[in-house]
Amino acid sequence: MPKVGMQPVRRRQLIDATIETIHRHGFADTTIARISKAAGMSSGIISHYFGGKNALLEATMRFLMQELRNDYMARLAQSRTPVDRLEAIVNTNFDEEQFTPQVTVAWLSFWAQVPFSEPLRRLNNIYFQRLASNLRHELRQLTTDQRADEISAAMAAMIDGIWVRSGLSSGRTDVAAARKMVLGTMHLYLAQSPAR
Amino acid sequence: MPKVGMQPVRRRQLIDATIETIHRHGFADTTIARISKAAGMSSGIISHYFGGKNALLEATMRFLMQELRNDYMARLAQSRTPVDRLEAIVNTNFDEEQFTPQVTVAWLSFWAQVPFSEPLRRLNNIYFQRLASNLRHELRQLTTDQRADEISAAMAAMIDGIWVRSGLSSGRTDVAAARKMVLGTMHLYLAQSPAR
Amino acid sequence: MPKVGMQPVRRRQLIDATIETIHRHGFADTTIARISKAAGMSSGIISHYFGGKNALLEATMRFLMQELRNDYMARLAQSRTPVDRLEAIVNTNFDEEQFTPQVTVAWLSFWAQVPFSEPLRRLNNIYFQRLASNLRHELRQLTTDQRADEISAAMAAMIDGIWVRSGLSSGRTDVAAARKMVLGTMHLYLAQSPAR
Amino acid sequence: MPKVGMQPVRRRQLIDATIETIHRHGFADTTIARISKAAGMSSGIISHYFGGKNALLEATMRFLMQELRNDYMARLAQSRTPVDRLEAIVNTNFDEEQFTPQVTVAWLSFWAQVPFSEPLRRLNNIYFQRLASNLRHELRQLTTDQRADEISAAMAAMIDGIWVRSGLSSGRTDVAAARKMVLGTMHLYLAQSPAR
DNA sequence: CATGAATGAGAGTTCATTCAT
DNA sequence: GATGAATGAACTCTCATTCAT
Repeated sequence: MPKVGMQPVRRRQLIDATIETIHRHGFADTTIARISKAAGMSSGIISHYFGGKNALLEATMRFLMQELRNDYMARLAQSRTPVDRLEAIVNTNFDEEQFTPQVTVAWLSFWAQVPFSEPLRRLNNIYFQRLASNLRHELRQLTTDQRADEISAAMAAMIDGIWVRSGLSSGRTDVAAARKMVLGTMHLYLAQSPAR
Repeated sequence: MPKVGMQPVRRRQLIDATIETIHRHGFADTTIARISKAAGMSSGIISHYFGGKNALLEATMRFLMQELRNDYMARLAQSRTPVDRLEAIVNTNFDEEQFTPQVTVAWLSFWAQVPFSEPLRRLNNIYFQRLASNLRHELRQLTTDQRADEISAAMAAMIDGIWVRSGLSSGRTDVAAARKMVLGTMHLYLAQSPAR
Repeated sequence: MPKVGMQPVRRRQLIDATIETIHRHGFADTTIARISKAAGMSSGIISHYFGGKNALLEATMRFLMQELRNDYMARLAQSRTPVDRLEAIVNTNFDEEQFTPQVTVAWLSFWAQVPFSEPLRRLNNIYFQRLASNLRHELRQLTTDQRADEISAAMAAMIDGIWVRSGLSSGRTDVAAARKMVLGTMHLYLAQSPAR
Repeated sequence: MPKVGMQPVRRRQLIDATIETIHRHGFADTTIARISKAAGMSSGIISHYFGGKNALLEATMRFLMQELRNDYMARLAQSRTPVDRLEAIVNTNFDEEQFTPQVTVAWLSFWAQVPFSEPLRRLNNIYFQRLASNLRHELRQLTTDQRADEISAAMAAMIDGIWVRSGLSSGRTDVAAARKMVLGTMHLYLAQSPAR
C-alpha cells in the first residue's frame, strides 16, 4: 500500500515552494517547472495535488491568509480590552514571522492579479472585510460609530500601504516602526474622538 | 513623403494602448498583439519604436510618473505656504484625472514587477524618493526634522495604501474622501507636534 | 487467503470496461485511468494483468472477434444446407447482442488503428480471412468458384459497410434490414449464377 | 510589405502534410510537430493559419470531401442519362487519384473520430446525405421510389465497405474491380426492379 | 516608415508506466 | 494480489521577436 497521509504534507511543501518561487522570480515567472523543482518534485505533481497551477496559486493565497488568521486568534486569546485587541490586530499584521520580504512580495503579486481573477478577488475581499470588521468592532466600543469607521479606514489604508512599500523595498522593513506608526496614528485619532 | 514628427504621437498612442490593455486584461495577459491592436497598429511597431515589450512597459510607467509630476508642478505654481504645498502634493495623488481604475490597476501591476525588474525598481525609487522628499521638505518648515520625517512616512504609507485599495476595488474610489483622510491625519499629527 | 481463479474474471471486467470507455469517450480519450475507474479498480491493475495499455486493447479486439466466432459456431450447429450456413454467417454479423453501438463504435476505433499496429493488423486479417473463407466455402457449393469469390467479396464489403455506417450513426441500426439487404443481394447474385 | 496571397497556399500545404502524416503515423500520432515538419514549417504556423490542431483536422476532412465533390461535378457535366450519372457517382468514389491508401486511411481515421466530434459528425453527415441523395435521385428515374431507396442503401453500404477494406489493406485496391462490383450489383438490382 | 508572416522556445497539462507498500 | 502516489516525456498552444517586403 502506498504511503497514506502524504496529501497535506505534499500540499504544504508545494505551497512553500510557490511562495519561495514568487519571491525569487516574481509572479509572472513563477512556472510549474520552477515550483516543482523548488519543492524537489516532478512537474506532474501539481496537477495531481491541485488540479492545475491556478488552483495552487489560490491555495497559496488562502494559506497566507490563514497564517495571518491563526496568528490573530492566538494573540486575541491573550487580549482583554478593546485597545489590547486593536494592538493584537496591528501586531498580527506586522508579525516578525509573517512580515517578511517573501510574504510581502507574494502579497503584492497576488494583489496585482486580483482585478483579473475571480477566485483571488473573492479571497482578497475576505481579507479586506475581515480586517475592516475586526477594527471597526473594537473601535466602536471606544468612540462613535462614524468616528470608528473613519479610524478603521485610515488604519487599514496605512497597514496595506506599509505592506506595499515593504514589498517594494529590498531588505526587511522595521516591524516595530510599522506597529508604532499605525498604533500611534490610532491613538492620535482616538484622543481627538468623543468617547462612546 | 514621410510624416515628420510622428514619433512622439505614435509613442503616446502606444503608451495609452498599454495602460488600456493592462486595465482590461491584466499585466500577465498584456501581449504585444493586444497592445498593438488596441492602438490600431501592427505588432512590429512596438519593436520599431521601443525596441521591445519591456521598454514599452518601462516607458509607460515613466509616463504615469511624469503625469503625476506635471500635475504637481501645475498645482505648486499656485501654492504659497507650506500647508498649501502639502495639500498640493496630496491633491496631486488623488487627482480626478489620474486617480482612475485604469491608472491604479496599472500601478498595481507595475508594483508587482518592481522587485524583479531593475529598470522598474529604479523608476519606482524615483517616485518614492520624490514623494518623501517633497513631503519632508514642507513638513520640516512646520515642525522638527524628526517629527516631519515621521509624518511624512505616515502620509506616504497612507497614500500608497489608498492607491492599492483603489486598484483592488471595482468601481472608482472617492477622491474627496481620500484627500480628506490623508490631510486629516496630517493635521492631527501637526497639532500634536512642536512648532519649528 | 488469496482468491483463486480471479484472473479470468478481472480480465473480462477490464475488457468490458474498455469497450464501455471507447464507446463513451472515443479511442483517443480512452485512458488507463478511465478504464480502471469504469472497472472499479486501480490504475495499476492494467499493467498487472495485461502488461500495458496496448495489450489490453489487443485483448479487447480479440475478445470481440471471439464473441462473433462463438455466436457463429452456435448458429452453425443448427444449419444443414449451404444456404442455411450462409444465413448463419450473415445473422452472426448482425446479431442483436453484438451489433450494438458500443460494439460497432469500438470496431471503428480498432479499424482506424489497424494500419499502424502490427498486432491489430494481424487480428483483423484473421477476421477478414475467416469471413471470406466461410462465405467462399459455402458459396462454392452453389455456383462456380469464380462466381462464388465475386459474391463473397460483394457480401463482405456490404457487411463491413453496414458496420461502418452503424458506428457512424447515432442510434441503433435495424438488424433485420441489414440482414435482408445482404441476403437479398446474395440471392440476387445466386439467381444469376450458373449452378455448380 | 509581406507576401500577400500566401494564405491559401500555406493552408493547402498544411492540409497535404496532414493527410501525409495521418497516413504515415496514424491519427492518434498525428501531432502538430509532425505535421509542421512534414510541411517544412514551424509548429506555430498551424495555430496561425487554422487556430489550432482540431480546426486543421476539420479543414482536412472538408478538403477531402471537396475533392470528391469537384471530381463528381466534372464527371456529371459529361453525363446525359441517369445510368451515366450513376456511373459517374461510383467512378468518383473510386477515382484513381482519390482512392489511394493515403486517402482511404485518412477517411478511416476521421470516421473513428466522428462519434466524438461534433464538427466531424456534421461534415460526415453531409457526405452521407449527399451520396444517398445523388444515388436516390437518379435511381428514382429508373424504378419505383421504394426500390430506388433500397438500391441506394445497398450501393452506399458497398461503397463505404470497399473504402474501409481498402484502408485496412496494405497496397492499393483495384479501382476497376471496385467499380465493377458496385455497378454490377446495381444492374442486378435494376434488372429485377419494376420500371418507373 | 510600417507591416504581419513566420519562427521556435517555453508554457501548462495529460497520461502510461513504475514501484514501495 | 492490489494499490495509487509519483514520475517525466510528449503534447498543444502562446507569444516576443525578426525580417523581407
